[in-house]
Amino acid sequence: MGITDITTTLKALSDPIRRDILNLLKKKNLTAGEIALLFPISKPSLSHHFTVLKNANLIGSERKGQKIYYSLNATVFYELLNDVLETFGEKNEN
Amino acid sequence: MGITDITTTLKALSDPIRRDILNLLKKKNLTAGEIALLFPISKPSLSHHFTVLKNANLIGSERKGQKIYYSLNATVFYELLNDVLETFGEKNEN
DNA sequence: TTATCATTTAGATAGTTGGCTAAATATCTA
DNA sequence: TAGATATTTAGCCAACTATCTAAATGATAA
Repeated sequence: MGITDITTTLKALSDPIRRDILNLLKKKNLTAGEIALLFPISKPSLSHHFTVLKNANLIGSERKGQKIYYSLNATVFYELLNDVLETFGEKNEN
Repeated sequence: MGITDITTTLKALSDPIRRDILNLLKKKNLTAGEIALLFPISKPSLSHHFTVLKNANLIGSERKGQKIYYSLNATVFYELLNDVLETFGEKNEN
């Protein structure tokens, strides 16, 4: 918890489709199927992206009946921003 | 100028060696050779990383005689932070 | 239990990445 | 010009990534 490695996070974020997914989830939790309607790639490919985002702790998932709802985990963003700021911010002396 | 695409920047940042290079450059401009002394990979491999960082506008380079000095381009960090904040920050409504 | 719907897992493949060695380029000095 | 130094480019390869289709899993409904 909270120990999401920055490389994993940045790799997850460095794909436009995954950033788009996160953006959608910012507004509203969505099922895999709802998300799939909005992208021009296959459901299995999207499922792979969900896995990457989950491994980076950027999203969470909860099954409700047949559907799985995905939600944004905003915390990890702020951890990332903190890390990047700490690492590259002006006042940092390591 | 200023139109560094966020995917390129994040991809460049998502490698620990490249982040280490940026960290070193935060303190002091360094030549390719000086940087090479600090990493356990070959000079050509490092040169490849310099290219990635340059393409992402994260570093600049200036030849002085035989040596090439690399320097951090802090601007792109703040552009990135802005972009990420704009995209994922709480108040954003896209 | 059979069918159906939602999603993931498995397996294949094309493209990208990051490493290497060897060769090329650029600069300085003798 | 020749030799030495600094760095990059070229070419190769193994590992990883993103995509696909087909098959498997999980859950609901008839």
